[in-house]
Amino acid sequence: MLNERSKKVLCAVVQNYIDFPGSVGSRTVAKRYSFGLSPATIRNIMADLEEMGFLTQPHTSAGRIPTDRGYRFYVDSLVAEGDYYSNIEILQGLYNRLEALRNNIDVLLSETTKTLSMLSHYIGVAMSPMPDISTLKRIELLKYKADKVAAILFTDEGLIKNRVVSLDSEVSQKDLNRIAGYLNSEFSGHTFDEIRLKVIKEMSKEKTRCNSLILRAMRICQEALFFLHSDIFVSGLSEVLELPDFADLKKIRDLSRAIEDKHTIIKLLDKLSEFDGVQILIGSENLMDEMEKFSVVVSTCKEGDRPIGVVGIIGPTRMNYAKAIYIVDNTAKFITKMLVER
Amino acid sequence: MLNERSKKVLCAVVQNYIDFPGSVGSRTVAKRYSFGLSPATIRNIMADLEEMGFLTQPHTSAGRIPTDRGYRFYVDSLVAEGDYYSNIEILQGLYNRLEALRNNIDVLLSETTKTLSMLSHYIGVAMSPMPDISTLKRIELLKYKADKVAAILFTDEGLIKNRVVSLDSEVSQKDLNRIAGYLNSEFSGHTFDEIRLKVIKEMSKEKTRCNSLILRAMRICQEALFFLHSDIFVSGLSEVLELPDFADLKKIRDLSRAIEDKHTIIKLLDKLSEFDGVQILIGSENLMDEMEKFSVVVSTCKEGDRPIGVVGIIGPTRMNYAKAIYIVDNTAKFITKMLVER
DNA sequence: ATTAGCACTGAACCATCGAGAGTGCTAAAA
DNA sequence: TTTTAGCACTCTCGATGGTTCAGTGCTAAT
Repeated sequence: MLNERSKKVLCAVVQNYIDFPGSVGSRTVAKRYSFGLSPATIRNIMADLEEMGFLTQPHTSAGRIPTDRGYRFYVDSLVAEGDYYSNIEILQGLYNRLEALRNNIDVLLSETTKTLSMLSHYIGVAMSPMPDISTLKRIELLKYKADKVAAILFTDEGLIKNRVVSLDSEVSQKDLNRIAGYLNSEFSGHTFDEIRLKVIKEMSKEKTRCNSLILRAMRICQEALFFLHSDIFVSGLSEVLELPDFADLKKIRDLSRAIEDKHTIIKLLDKLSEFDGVQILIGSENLMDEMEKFSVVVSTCKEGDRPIGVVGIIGPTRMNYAKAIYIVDNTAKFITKMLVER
Repeated sequence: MLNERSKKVLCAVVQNYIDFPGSVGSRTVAKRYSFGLSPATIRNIMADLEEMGFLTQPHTSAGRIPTDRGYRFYVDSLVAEGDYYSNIEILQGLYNRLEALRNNIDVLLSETTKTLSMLSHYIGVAMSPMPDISTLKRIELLKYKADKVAAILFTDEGLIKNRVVSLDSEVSQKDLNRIAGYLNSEFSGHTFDEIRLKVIKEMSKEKTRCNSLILRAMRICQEALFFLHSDIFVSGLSEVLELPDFADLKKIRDLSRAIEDKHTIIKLLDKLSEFDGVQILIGSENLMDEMEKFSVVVSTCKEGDRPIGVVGIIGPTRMNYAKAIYIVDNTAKFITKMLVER
C-alpha cells in the first residue's frame, strides 16, 4: 500500500518535524535527505501521503505536518529497526542516585519520575502496582489508640501500606495478634480482589456473626482493604512548558487537567501494563479528550508475569520518540532489577 | 500618613481590581463607590497613592492597579475589620466528604487540597507536620525479608510512616521485638531531631560498638529516621489556568516550577507554621523569585502549641482575599478538629 | 480644596501591504 | 510513464499607519 519511496519520505518528514519546529516543505525534504528527487516529485508524494491520512497541512501553502497516523507509522518503523538512541553513561549516572532508595518503593518511584523528566525533558510518570490484583503476603495489626488499629499490609510485589481502622470497642494487642494470625492464615497468598469477595461471603455467614473474633477480623479487613488505590507519581510539567509545542494556553490546560486526574491516568497505565516491552500511545490513541495532543511512552516492570510497577513519559505528540523509547526502556529495566533483587 | 479618604479610595481600587479584571480608572471609582467626590479629585488621590507605592500604572493613560504593598494594606484592613465571607453551608457539605478519611492523615490531607481548590478556584496545598520536630510515640519493627526490616514509626502528631531498612545479617522477629523495645524505652517521647543526635552520640561510644543489639538498633534508626520529610500535597493547577490572570506563559511556567519544587514550598510553609491563625504572603513577600506574582494564604492546624498540619491556598496576587481567608480559616479549623479528636 | 474642561498619551483594534514560503497544476523532458 | 521545471496562486507573517477609546495631568474657574 505504501511503497518504499513513500515510506522514506514519510519518515523524513516526521523526523524533520520532530527535529525542527515548524511545518516541513518539499524543498527541505529534497535537500536535507538525499533522495535524488526533485522537490516537485516529493510534492507529489507528499500529496499522496496527505490523501492517505499520514500528513496534513496546517493551511494551504504551508508545508506538511504529521498526523497521529503519520507518527504511528514512523514509530512502528523505528521500533521495527530497533533504531534507538544510545548513550548509556548518562543514564547510569542518574540511576546511581536511585540505588539508595531501593528499599522504599514509593520514594523510589517518585524520584524515578524526576529522573525521567530530567532525562527526557518531558513529563515523567510512575505507578505502583494496582492493589486490586496484588497478592497479600502478610498483614500485621498494631494497636494505635484505644479503639484504633494500624493495619500494616505487605504484598508480594513489595508494597507496604498502612491504614488506620476504627473498632467499635477496645481490643488488646494480644487479641490483635490472634486476629492477624487468623487473617494471615486465611488470606495470605490471595489477591485483594479475592480477599474482598471472601470477606463479603464470610460476613454473610451465620457462623461468622456469632464468632466475635472472626467478625472483628472481617470488619478490620473491610476498612483496611477497601479503597486501596495505586500510588501514582507525576513530575516535570515545568519541563514541557519550555517546549515550543506548548505555546498555546488550551494545550497547557488540557495537559494539566489530564495529569491532575490521577484516576484516569491510573486506568490508562493499568490497561497498558498487561503488555510487555515499551508501549506507545500517540495523540488520539489515548482515548482521552484532554490527551489528544499528547503521547504516552510507558513500560511495565514485571516479576515473571506480575506487574510490579509502571514507568513512562508523557509529552507532546511531536516527541523525540527514539530518545523517549530508549529512556523508558532502560529505566524500566533498571527499576525492575532493583525491585526484583530487593 | 494615610488619611481616611485615601484609605477608602485605595481599598476601593483594590476591591474593584479584584472583582473585575483590568486596570481601574478614576471615573470608575467615583461612580461605583459613592464618595461624593469627582473623578478629578479621585485622580489626585490616586496620584498620591501611586507616589506612596500603593498603586501603579501599567502605562501612562491607563488606570491604576495595586502593588503588593497596596494589596497588603487592603488585606490588613480586611483582617482588622474581620470582614470576611460567610456561607458556611457550602463548606459543610464538602467537609462531610472528608469525615470518612479522618483515620488516614495523608489521604485526608490530599483530599483536603482538592476541596480547597474546588472551593477557592485557586491551588490547594496541605502539608503534614515536619518530621524533624515531631515526637516519636512508638516504633515497631517487622521482619520483612531475610535481611530487611520494616520499621513502622508512630508519632504523637498521628503520623504513621513505614520504611524498609537493610540489615547486614539476618535477625529473628524475636530479636527485632527486643530491639524495638529498647528503642521505644530510649527514644519514645523525643523528637526525631533529638533522636538523631542521640543516635550519633550513642554510635560513637565504645560500649555501643560492643553490644551487638544496641549497635543494630542504632543502625536501624539511622536508616529509618534520616531523610524523613514532610508529605506535601498540591492540587488545582488546572483551576487557576482558567483565570484571566494566567494568560501569559511566563507566569504559568513560574508557578509550575514553584509548585514542583516541593522542597522550597515545604520550607515556606514550615516558616509560616509557627504563627497562629491565617497567614498571608503577598507577591514578593514570598521571597521566592518564582512566586513573586502569587500570594499564599495558609493556616496551621495545632494541637496545643504543636503544629500537626498546614493547609492553604496559592493563587494570583489578584486574589479574592476575603474568600480565601474565610475558606482557609474554616478548613484549618475543621481539619484541626478532625486530627485532634482522632 | 474641589471640580470642570481640555489637550495629551498610549494601548488596542483594524485594514492594508509586501515579502516569503510552499503549494498545485501544466507542459516539457527523460 | 515518470520526473522535473516553471509559474501562478494561496496563505501566513510582520510592518505600517490610522482611528478609537479610556484615562491621565494640568490649568483655570468655582
